[in-house]
Amino acid sequence: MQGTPKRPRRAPAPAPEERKLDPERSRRLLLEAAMDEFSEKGYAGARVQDIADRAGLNKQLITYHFGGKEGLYKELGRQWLRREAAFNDPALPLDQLVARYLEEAFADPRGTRLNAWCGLAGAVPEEDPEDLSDLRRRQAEGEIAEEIDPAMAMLLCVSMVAAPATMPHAVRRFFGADPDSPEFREHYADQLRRIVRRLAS
Amino acid sequence: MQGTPKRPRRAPAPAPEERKLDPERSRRLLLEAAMDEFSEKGYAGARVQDIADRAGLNKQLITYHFGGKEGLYKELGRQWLRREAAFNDPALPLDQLVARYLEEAFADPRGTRLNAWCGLAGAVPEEDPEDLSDLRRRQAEGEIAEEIDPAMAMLLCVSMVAAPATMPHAVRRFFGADPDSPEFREHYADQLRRIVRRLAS
DNA sequence: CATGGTCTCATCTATGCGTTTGACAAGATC
DNA sequence: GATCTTGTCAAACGCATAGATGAGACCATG
Repeated sequence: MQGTPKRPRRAPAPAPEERKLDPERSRRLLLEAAMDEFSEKGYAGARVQDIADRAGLNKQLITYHFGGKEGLYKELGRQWLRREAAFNDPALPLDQLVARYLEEAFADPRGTRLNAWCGLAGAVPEEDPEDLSDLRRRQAEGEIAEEIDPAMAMLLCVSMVAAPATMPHAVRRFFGADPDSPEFREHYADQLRRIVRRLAS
Repeated sequence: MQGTPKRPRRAPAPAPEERKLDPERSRRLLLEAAMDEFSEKGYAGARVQDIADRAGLNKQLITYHFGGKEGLYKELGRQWLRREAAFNDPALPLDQLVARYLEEAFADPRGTRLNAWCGLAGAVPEEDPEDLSDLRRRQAEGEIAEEIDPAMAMLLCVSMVAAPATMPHAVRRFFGADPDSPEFREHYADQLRRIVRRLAS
């Protein structure tokens, strides 16, 4: 739909010295490239040819290593689940914890965006109900007001951390700033901390 | 094989009551169906055949009336812009205003979802920077704390109103409830009001 | 009954994914 | 060293599908 049907540029140079038979490296490159492509265009919009181009590899390798587009996608999902767990640091105040997640999302929004695509498409593998015990503890300790459902606090944090990556147009409209600019990021992080602090009693 | 003159079989007199030439009705049905399809699967995932099926019309009519898939999509966007403006009621307290938007989003999440698809795909037509003067007034009147950027308040409201429609998986994970159930909706509306009230000084 | 806007059917073209084929390179095995 | 196995590339093909097109039928109206 949007204008130029241009393909992503091929990965830099062939890097001749590194040019070996290295299935592990190929897998890695393909997963990286797939992350780029899928997070950018979603599953339906992604093109295996473009993924191969980004990786600088032959598209046939996608079939060879992952059994096709869908296999690659699912592998990404599996990887995401593996990495997602255990980032929470119970010792940190909630506002700082959220700020850290935000930093993460700014540094690499691909996971965030991929998740958003999945949610919209309704294609979420199946996840266990989130463990909210930590949030409940925080509530007991006064970081979250009694009147607020910890689930609501959680959703708020997740939504607001994701927003700059998933709703860049809204950011531009409301803030009149480039979502990628350092100034905006700093401002947003500061504001988000204030919001989170306001969840406290 | 030359020709049996091939008179297309006459339709077996189907439901003559509704059987008319009514371009306005066709347009309406197609736009309705397109809203369903696009909001459900996004632009790349949508299928013109499915739109036609939903509308109960011939898919060629999409080309005829709108010049194709993209034309239909853009028409939807135009319609959205037209309807979106002027829903704000300055007299209402902020929390109630947001609750009203939420009600709207619950009743028909298609606009919300369509917007989310657009944002992710980066295909946003072009929107003027939002008018935040009303929010600034609310800030001056104490509905929003001085330390909070009205743009941030706006983004929070929009995000949280949209969340149940755009992140149903997150809702299920965090709340352990069906995003479509009346119980959840009531609970969520209540919680959102509390959150918004906490933006006040 | 001639006309023009509306609609249908069959077809066309492009694209995307996957597969096949055939060649080659590097290790491993004998 | 000969041979086998695995990883990689390139080009081409098959095949389904999606979106668009063309020719003509239908219908209302003047």
